[in-house]
Amino acid sequence: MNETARPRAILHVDMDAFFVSVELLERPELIGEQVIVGHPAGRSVVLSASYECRALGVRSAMPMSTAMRLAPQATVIEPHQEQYRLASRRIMSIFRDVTPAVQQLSVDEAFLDVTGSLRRLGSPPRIGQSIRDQIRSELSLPASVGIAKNMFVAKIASTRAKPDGMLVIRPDETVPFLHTLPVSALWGVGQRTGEVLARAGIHSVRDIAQTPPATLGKMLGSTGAKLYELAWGRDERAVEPVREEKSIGAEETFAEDVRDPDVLHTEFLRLAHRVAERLRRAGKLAGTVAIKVRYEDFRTVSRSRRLPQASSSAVALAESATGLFDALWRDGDAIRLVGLRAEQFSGGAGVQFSFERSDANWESAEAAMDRIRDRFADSGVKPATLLNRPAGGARAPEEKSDG
DNA sequence: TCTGGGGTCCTCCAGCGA
DNA sequence: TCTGTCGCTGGAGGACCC
Repeated sequence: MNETARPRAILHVDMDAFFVSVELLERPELIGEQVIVGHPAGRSVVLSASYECRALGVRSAMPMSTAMRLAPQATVIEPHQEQYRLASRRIMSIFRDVTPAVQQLSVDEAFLDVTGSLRRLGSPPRIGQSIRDQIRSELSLPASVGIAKNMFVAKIASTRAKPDGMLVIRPDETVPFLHTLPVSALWGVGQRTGEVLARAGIHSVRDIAQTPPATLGKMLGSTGAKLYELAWGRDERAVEPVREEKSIGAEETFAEDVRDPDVLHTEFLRLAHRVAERLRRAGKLAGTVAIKVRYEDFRTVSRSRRLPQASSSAVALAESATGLFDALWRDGDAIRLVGLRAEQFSGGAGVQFSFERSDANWESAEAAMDRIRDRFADSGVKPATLLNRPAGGARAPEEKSDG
């Protein structure tokens, strides 16, 4: 069929310094200034930085202390997640007016397959400009757009279009464009893979394209073959509007390292309640619980275990998590972070009480707490074991999601 | 410099049954 | 009956992304 031969038109839309841009709507006097969004104290990192800060070397995920050294004049703004979520919802709805084929990657970016909208809305650049104009007029926010024949190239194009720009890579321009880029531009090449490639003298996408796939495979396993395909601009993945969640987790970095196992048990219970509430809201039961423990030297270990029965009960999750943790614990350990993740989901809707499921009563009680919290946001409802226990994390108290 | 939090995907390895 | 092999599954953990 001709339909399969027609090149796809993929847009990647990425908001520019999204958190900072949203904050500037409330603080217009800071436009053009050095602005960082993040928690100013503790062990926090930069969530978003204005382009004026980026010019000084400040980057997302950089420790706040480093950022403040690079940009001591910067204004630091505490994040307001709810405002970002509201803006994000409006932006995604603008995308869905263009095409139902929208794959949201994060709060501030998405892929759009507009192949089916061309007849109705015009050429891909016209659609891209229209989206940018609409976001600008309705939300006063800047967005960058990359347009290409596939997702991978569209994503690179939007990165190169920043800030507040649009870049179109036509199919016949794809390979020459890619071959000007460093290997780090490829999806899947982070620090480790970059080091492996550099040791072999491979520094650019062109170098990868000129290396036999078998050689790349020896160095990187199956990743090698994928990188080779990407280096020639080949990426046939489809835009997937609905992607099912595969895990739900929560983690907490302590303001100071913790040496008391009782404190850590309490933290696992707190995390279990955060995760279990999200499981119940999603109508899912977890089959496996995984924990993550980061020590003072940043060494990180994870352990996981199947639950006797799939569950969305915080008590069941916490029991399993503390069991895994106790098997790891050695006197004298200093713990920097603990995390808990629920995996291996099965559907939870319509789960009935069962004598075989000993945690079902806990689930019912916890679901009742959910309903009270929904109705009375300030109720302070939480399990007795967490009452009067201060949270141990690095974040500011008002950012805590429980309690 | 000193590294958050929420995820996904992949590889390696061990255990197990055919 | 014993042993080796193969494929499957689950756990551990690394790498990566935003």
